[in-house]
Amino acid sequence: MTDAVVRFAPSPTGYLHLGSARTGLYNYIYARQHGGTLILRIEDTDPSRSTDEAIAQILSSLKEMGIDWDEGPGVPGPHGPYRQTERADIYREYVDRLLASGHLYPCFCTAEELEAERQAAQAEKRNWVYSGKCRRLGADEVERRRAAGEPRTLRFKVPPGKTVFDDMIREPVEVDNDLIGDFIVQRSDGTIVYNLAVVVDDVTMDVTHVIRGDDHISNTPKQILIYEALGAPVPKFLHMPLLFGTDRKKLSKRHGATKLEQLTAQGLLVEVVRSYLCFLSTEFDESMITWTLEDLTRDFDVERLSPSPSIFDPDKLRWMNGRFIRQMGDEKLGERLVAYLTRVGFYGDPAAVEKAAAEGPQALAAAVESAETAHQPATAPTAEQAKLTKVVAPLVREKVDVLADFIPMAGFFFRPLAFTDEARQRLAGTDGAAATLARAAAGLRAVEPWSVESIEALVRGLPARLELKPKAVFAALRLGMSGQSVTPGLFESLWALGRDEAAARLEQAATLAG
RNA sequence: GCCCCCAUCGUCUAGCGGCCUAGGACACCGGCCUUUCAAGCCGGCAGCACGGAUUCGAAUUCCGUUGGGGGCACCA
Repeated sequence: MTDAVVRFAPSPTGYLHLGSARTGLYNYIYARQHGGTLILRIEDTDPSRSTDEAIAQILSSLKEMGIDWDEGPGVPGPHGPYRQTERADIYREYVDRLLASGHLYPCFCTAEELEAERQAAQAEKRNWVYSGKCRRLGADEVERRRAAGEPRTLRFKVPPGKTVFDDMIREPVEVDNDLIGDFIVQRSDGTIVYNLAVVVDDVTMDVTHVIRGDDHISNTPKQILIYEALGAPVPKFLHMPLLFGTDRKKLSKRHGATKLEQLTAQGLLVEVVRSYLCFLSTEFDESMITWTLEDLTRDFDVERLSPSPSIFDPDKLRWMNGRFIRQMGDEKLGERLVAYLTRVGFYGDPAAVEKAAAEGPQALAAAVESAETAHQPATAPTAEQAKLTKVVAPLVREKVDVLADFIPMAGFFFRPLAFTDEARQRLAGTDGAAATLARAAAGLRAVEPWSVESIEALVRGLPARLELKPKAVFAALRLGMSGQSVTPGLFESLWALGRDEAAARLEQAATLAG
């Protein structure tokens, strides 16, 4: 099959929600896998809730994930335009067609009347469907009320019977048409209602496969009825499970992150988020963590998605990210760290960002987000900072899950030595700290060559010489070098600091300990 | 209230009538390794929502129930 046409149709009422991102991804994968076409359509029929800024944001999120489209904003094609607000003429034409074929009828019921009907149904604990009152209006009465200028909507005549449709990952769904009730397709102000707009769009865009969230399942019968009224072929449907938080509620801000940018601000890598989103609701093994977009389009089968809800598990994402980082090359990791640290403002004020990061990646991401919405430019690293980051990168690879973990772990490389009260106490409580620090500093000043190996030899010889336990020596040096008790490897860290800096720090700490 | 979807460890899942005293992964717990913290390796805890039915045999099929979710708009 080479003629699959799929579409991704976000509504630009805000940023791209992770759930939508996933829908976009699956559409992309499906299109690429089947040599088909991906159309990006903007569902902005509600202009009051849609903004150009939101559109721009959504496009940029998609691009960040590597998703591109064959037709849509910025990519003209035979099925344009791609914003619903620009398609009013097309809708009008189809409304006329349906009107002419007798599938639509005018309804003069007011919102108040309908509300009253609804209330009555509610009171009797009946399911409410529109009574079809106006469907039975005589032609002359319709003409009279129309001439009198009464506002009217257009309703779709739902035929009797059942509507059945298949789903690529679910059991077939069957709905009794009586339960649907004649629904409005055109508002009294002449604008078109969603269900009609989608179908007209999908029909005119030759869409063959509709991949969307399962919250659309209950709309589907209505839409199928419209396809049938239009005499258009019904596409295949795939309703994917919704993305939930750990409390089994739709993923929302309470769960921490709802958009890609928040995740990346925490130091998650886009490609890992992408894999996670894909493999959630499927079985995967570790080797798939590093799958590229190309791998996904070749080997990922959208149809093996499980239909049950997907719960977003931040722990698993972190773990995947850690695995990914561990297999990255030095250079790659260094580059990603530089880019990330730049974004979070680390190079402008390391100490401040370190402080923010101390509360965890989420808090840091929140700070980053507010800085970004305020359009504060990030400070680029100096050549020295960039170089240092790349030198330190390999030292932290085994110890970080997300890039943000770099900051509390290795921030000390980038600013003057500082001690918290706790660190001071710890240093004071370490046996022979002053002697260890002084001795090590002197040793470092003289050791040749300046290499990890010779530093290791020097340090390892210290416990015997000072008649101290190895643990005490290591603890004193670690603390003296960084002010922290958790750091990357000691020898490597001393080496990365450089001879003068390392020795100077230990000397400074020695006076403190003494 | 009505309609629809979903249902295996806390979470993501394997399983598609016998290979299941239900397998893997995250998380959690313990051990090993070790200069800290991790990583890595090894081990452990933990599940077929419930009740009927079909069958020689059911996690797997059918029917109920329960639970969770979604929808019932002149929202998308």
